[in-house]
Amino acid sequence: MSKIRISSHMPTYSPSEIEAHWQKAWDEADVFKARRSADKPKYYVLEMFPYPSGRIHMGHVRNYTMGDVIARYKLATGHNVLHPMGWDAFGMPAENAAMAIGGHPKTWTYDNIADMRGQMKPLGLSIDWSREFATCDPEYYGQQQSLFLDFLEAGLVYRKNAQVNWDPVDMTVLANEQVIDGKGWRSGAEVERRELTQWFFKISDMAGELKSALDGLDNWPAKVRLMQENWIGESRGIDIPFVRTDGAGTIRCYSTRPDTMRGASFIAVSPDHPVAKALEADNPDLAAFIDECRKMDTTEAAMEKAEKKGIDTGLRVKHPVYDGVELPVWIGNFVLMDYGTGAVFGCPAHDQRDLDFARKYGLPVRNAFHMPGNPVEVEAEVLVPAKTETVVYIDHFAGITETTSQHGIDATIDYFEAHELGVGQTQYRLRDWGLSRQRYWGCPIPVVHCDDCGVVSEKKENLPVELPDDVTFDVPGNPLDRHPTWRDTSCPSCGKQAKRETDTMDTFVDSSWYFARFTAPRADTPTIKEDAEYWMNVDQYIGGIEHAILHLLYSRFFARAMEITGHLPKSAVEPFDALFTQGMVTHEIYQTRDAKGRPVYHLPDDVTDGKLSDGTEVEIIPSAKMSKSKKNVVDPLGIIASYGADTARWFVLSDSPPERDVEWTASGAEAAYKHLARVWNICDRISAMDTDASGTGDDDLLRAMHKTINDVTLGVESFGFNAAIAKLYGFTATLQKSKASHAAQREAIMTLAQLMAPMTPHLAEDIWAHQGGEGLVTTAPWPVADEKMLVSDTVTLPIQINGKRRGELTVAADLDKAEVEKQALATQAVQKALDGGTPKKVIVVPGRIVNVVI
RNA sequence: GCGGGCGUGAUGGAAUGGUAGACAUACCAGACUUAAAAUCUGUUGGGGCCUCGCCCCGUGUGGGUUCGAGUCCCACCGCCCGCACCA
Repeated sequence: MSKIRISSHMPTYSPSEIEAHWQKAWDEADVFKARRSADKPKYYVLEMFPYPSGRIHMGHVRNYTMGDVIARYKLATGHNVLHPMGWDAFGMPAENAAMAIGGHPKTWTYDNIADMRGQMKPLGLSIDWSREFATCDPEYYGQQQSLFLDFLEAGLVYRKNAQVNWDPVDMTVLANEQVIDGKGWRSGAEVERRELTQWFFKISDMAGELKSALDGLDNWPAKVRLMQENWIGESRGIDIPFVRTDGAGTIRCYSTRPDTMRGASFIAVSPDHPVAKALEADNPDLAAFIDECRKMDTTEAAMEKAEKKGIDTGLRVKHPVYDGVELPVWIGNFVLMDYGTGAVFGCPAHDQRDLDFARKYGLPVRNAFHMPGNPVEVEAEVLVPAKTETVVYIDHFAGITETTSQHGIDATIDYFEAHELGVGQTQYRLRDWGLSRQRYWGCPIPVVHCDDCGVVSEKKENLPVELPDDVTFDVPGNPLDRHPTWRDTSCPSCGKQAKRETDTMDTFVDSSWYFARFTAPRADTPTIKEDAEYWMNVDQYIGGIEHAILHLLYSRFFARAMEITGHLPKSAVEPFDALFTQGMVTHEIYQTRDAKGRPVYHLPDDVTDGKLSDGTEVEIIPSAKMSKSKKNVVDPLGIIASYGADTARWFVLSDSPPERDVEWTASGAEAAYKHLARVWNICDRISAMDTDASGTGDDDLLRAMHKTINDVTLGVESFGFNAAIAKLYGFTATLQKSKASHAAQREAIMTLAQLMAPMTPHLAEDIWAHQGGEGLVTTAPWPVADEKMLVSDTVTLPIQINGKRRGELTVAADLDKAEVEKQALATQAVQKALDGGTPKKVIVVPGRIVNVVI
């Protein structure tokens, strides 16, 4: 191997040698092994674990580097750090690969894990690899099955019939997100609605708790808390039974706007409502309509476009407060059976959907209120003012007149409850979590179906219920369903022939408790009390905003369910103390067009100065998330090979705030490399100095150093990595130009190495070793800024005249305000501006600024 | 439609209500070199007087609060994200 030498006496910064060497040193010293001990506080830092696609990408590099900075910083500040890594290894891609290229999902997955581990290790992450696991390890999913059985016993899981999206070609249930324009995302087949018996987690029981507990998550982004709040969707309303005129009981309607009761002109029930189902048998018109509704696409996009349709059932109900008023009962295709009571009352004057419906079917429109001073009846446009706005109620039964809608609602609920006309109720949008998937590559649901005993839990001593290896994917559907021997078993209760449940669990289940498993990854129970109590909660969780709702909500549910079943302490029901959502890594897109004008994309490696190697100019499309289809990807392995892991780590942290997207640029990466080489060269220069060498400016250098310690520490603690790096650039420039003594410069470079160590650990170790540092920089205590070195004897205050900077004044730092004012007024700039007059006011902010108002 | 966020040089971005543009990129100039690369040094928001230091303007637009606003408040414009037949 030939090396380019910059000059005869100066060796080159060679990351490939340095990085391999120090990774080996860390391994040998076993410095990242998480240990429990009483003498130190613990710190658990976790990045969302990856799906083993087989290749790491820059997004991984950024995510894990951020976590690594925190982990290494906490290690240096005297914590027992838990920083684990694992694999979210079940899921469709493995089955799809098996179908497309043959082979077995298991082989594909474990090969990918081995590849990705191999790609990740060169990053030099401070991970305790002894705790690694994959969710497809039987040891893991067996414990998950054990949890499932405990949840079942505690009433946290149940089975029910549910409408699902069924792909007739792939023969599986699809999640709503997997249905695109009414077709299966993979097969392209028309998706059918089917009623299947499915397993559900009772997450809706905890809706109120999951919502109210969001208030305590102070260290979560407000945005994520808000998204969860909206998803849970709490609304306060009332359940009103409408009495049928035919004497056959009541129809209960849920409403959040009971104050608009005066405007009620019809009630509408869902096609799946018991009332509709009862009428269906004797009324062919209704039956036809209901049938049409059932065929309707259930996807959200289709629902949005669908026309609002209805049919009059002929039934009538009494208005609960206005005697003699009767309302017709319609079936409406827009009424959802599983929200509220499956029935609503329509108030066309104050609801757009109801107005559309009323206009279409000639139903009356009546105002319940109007705006103050503007008593106009609703015609073409609905009247829906904000609940905080004051409106004038017309003929309101509770006697209210001019007030806000919010007060109108509250007063109406009180009135209804007092007169026993209805019951105030809090309703949630959150539905139970359907976890059954008709797939092979997932965690088997550990129950058995017995003709005599029904659904029977598998015995815990028989866990794990392992996936059989001898399966094929040459025909669509779930191979477990047609497996000759795996499926047939004996009933754990009566011993008779029975069949295993062939559905597997949604992969979101796997990721809903892995963080708890990391505290005791080899235990033969899901968790171990002492370990969970010691390590939980995750002190800092880091991941993408795309998991803001489902993964985090499911994990919060699981933590509560695990607490109920005795697997987690009470203190861990909110498992993530702090959450950080990092931005994406983006890159420009390079595009040309083929003969037919279709876009052709080019890899960044193939483009130099906006041209391809043959000289063709490319069109540059602004930065977007790295994606294989647009070819705007940079392979981390390539970057590590040419510049080293430290450069990749330094760059992804330096250019943008961590919560925002960072644009990968070749020039930026090169600049990062050059800077690291510069630091290395400074170290080399200092090493070459005479150890007795004296110099000038020691105090200035050391003051700058302590300032940098302070700034970088604050930066790392507040996720201000980019700002911390800017300070490190500044200090490096100061050190480079310094003429200070060898002792001062050595102290400066060693401190610089320590401050850089969380970001560029290999380079930092190398400098530390060159300067004769004791042990590893990784385990050396974090430097502490000397307060005395942070304050200088004099300060330079800007002088403003009427808020505009007009000069400056250098004074002793401890000079009192009156004297500062006196000196400021004496400056030339102020004297000139005053022109012999006197100032109206002088504001002196000590250590900050002087403002003279004229 | 509802909810939230953002808007600063050519670019990515700094700035507890207190000197706007830190740091980096890019560009330009200089040193070194036969030359280039690398390295090092320096300039760069706009305009004006050009007396070489000072003056005016400048953080999407318009208003407000304040001694002082990129930062706080109101309205508008633009972009981004989440949710949405939710009664």
